[in-house]
Amino acid sequence: MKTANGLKTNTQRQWFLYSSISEALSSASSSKQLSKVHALIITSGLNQSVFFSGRLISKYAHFRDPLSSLTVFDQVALKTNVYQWNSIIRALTHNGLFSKALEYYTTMCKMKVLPDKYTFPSVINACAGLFDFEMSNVVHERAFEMGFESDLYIGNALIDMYARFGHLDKARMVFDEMPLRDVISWNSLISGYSANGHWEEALEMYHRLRLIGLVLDSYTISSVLPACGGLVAVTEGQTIHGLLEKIGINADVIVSNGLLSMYFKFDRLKDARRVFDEMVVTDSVSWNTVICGYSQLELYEESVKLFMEMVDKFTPDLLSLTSVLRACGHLRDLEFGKFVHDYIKRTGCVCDTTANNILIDMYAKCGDLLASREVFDGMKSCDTVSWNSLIKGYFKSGSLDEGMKLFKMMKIDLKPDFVSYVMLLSLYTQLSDINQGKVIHCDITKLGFDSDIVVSNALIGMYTKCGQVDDSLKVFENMKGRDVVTWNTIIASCVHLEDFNLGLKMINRMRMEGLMPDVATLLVILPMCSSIAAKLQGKEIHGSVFKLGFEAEVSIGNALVEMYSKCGNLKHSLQVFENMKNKDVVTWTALISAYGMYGDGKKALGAFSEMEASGIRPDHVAFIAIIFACSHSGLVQEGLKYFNRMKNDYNIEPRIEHYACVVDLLSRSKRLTEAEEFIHSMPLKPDASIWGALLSACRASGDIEIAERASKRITELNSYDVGYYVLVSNVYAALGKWDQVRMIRKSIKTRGLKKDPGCSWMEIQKKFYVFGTGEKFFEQFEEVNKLLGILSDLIAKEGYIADLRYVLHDVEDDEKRDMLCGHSERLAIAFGLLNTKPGTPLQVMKNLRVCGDCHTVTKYISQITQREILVRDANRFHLFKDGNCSCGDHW
DNA sequence: CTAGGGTTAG
Repeated sequence: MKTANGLKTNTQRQWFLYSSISEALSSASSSKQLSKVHALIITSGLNQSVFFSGRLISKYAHFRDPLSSLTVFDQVALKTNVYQWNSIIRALTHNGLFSKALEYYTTMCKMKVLPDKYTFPSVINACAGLFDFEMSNVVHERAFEMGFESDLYIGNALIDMYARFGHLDKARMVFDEMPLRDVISWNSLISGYSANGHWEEALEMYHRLRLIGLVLDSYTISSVLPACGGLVAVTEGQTIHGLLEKIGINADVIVSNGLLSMYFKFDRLKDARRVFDEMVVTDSVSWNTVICGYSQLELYEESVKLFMEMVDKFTPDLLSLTSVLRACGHLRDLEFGKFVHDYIKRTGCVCDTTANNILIDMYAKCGDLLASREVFDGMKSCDTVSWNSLIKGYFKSGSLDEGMKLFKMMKIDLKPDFVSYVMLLSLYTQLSDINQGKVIHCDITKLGFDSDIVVSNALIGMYTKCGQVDDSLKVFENMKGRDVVTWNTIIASCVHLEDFNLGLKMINRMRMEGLMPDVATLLVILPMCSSIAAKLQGKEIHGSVFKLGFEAEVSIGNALVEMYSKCGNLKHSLQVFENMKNKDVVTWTALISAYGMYGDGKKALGAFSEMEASGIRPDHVAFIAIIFACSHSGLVQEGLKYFNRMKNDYNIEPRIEHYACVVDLLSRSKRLTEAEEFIHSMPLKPDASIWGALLSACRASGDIEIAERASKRITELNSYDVGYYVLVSNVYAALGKWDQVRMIRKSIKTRGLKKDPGCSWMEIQKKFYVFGTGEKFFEQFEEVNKLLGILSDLIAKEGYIADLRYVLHDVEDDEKRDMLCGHSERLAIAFGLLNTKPGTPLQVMKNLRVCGDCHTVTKYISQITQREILVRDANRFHLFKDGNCSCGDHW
């Protein structure tokens, strides 16, 4: 400029000024620099220039300074130029000031400035941002009237707007009618479908786009990845992942974030982790996605660890904070949860409804309901999730009344949703409250929530738990769609009903409907095999565990250990145990129980010590198992030692089950007086299980006085468990007190209870044979009866005398002898002897305890037939061999 | 491109 002065004409000088200002405008890289240029424009008297003011407005908008944009616009006197209007409307829209943008558009129209094709995209964006349907219609019509219906940019904006409104049909219509489309048109539609959960359509459009051969960009990919995730389209997702390398957009943060999210939706931790580790640049979204993903996979500790790592690099935002809060809830880490909450408050971060809901849930899960309530009460607007979370918290902490009170309050504020009802059903399931459950079922039907799968699943579960399996089946059959949980629940119902045939049928139906069993399915089926000792089915399921890839699941391993041991195959059980890489307290408990059932108390004790040495803390179930094992091996001192250890070493308060185990331990070893003293010294009120344990032992040892006292106590307790009445009745029968027997039978009837009929069963060459007590209608009945007669004579010669106390009916002694011969386990054993080759070991299962007389008889039979006979009764295994039993008479 | 409450199993 120095040298130019004087040499140039005015016009030349003017041109020079224009071009240098123009250049300065272009190169300004901040709002501050821009305001300097702005000042220069004003001093040069060029602020009315249409050319500069428009560019200033846009440039200010670019630097997120819409106020300066407005200042420039307001200083422009000449407001008839559409370029100025377009600039300001675009500037406002760009900065999210949508209503202001629409205001300016309206003013523009009032001032009779005719919009052009550049006006509409911004105005449409503003309508989209405001969700202003009315205005959107007006604007769309106007653009159409002005003949812009085939404009690419307007079309793209319209697609985007309708997609945001969720009006995918309209978006699709605009798209279909466009004569010319670019990749943005496709992206807008695909992302619209994706964002609204129309995943199939999103993928379909993506495929069409691929066919056309238009070049994709990172936006296309980040729109289609959620669709793959949503559909769990693993192969598709991997193909797209592979494609990224080829088209060279694999380094894009947004794309990588999409991949991360997708792999987490596939539950593919390894793939997600690989994407994350290979990312050169990460942003807070990447970290949030990973933290959240770990949380969803229930890897909460990892999730918190990642959060800690993230904090070094990025300031955590609301999403990171809530993700880690969620983990705190699951980890029951109240302290850290509080710390994060404090951090949120300290940094002035404003929680939205979702974040507050997570806080409510976190505090509720940690049992701090006061804090939950405080968050709830401080919320400006609550939704159903807020209410549900709080109510669930009260239910879980046992404050049922408070929870119900809140539920009633909730109904005044807003409508409970299906989750609220699922929660109520779950509550009544736990309480086994069929009456309240039925009331809720009525409400559910009225409100139409019964069409929801989850609700139906909860209903099935509720009816099953309350023993109304018929109603479970009714709900089940009426369902239109069923998911894995439905099948798991209904199979569990069959197990509950002990209708194993129906259970197996259901498993087949599940297969027919094409549903793959999940871990929970196997966790339902395996115990079913355990309880009926279905060795072969159990083995088959063990095979499918590998096929389904569940072999690393600890819970599956635990169920297998139990299955093999309960099916009489201790060897396989131990094998599974040894092969398990990860063992938890349940695994060890299964092993201890297995040894206990086989009467190997020493090995059970060894296993318990090994468990402790491996650093696993026994829980109350482990103590039940070890005391049970001691009891069944006559290890009284050891049993008592462990009973004391649970409180002293592990601070576990003994429950009624533990006291029952100790009573069993003492009385099984004929220390009845001690057992009775123990009952009187216990801090809990003895229930039927306690007196029952004492009474069963009295029956075996014949202590009349204690038996009568225990019987009286049980009768007083008015238990609804039929087993105890039967026990009492059996004791009176053994004593010959038939009047009492009749009285007990009557009270069983008046209570509407039904006696569990005794039965035994065995598997011979893949077929199950079931024998009821005194049953006469089975094949080979004559032969079985004849064999039992021969055996009776043979064992009598060996010194056997029938123990008639085990006959529960008031009949003549001869008839009593016959009745003993009709005991189901004897029928099964005789049947087994007849139908297997000499020397073959027999295995018999029985649903109740083996009676004393059968126990003696089986010992004799094992000797004279030279057979190993393995009998599983309700409690344990008895291995009869050469006239002895493995239980050492501690049964 | 990232977030919340619910059902089965133990």
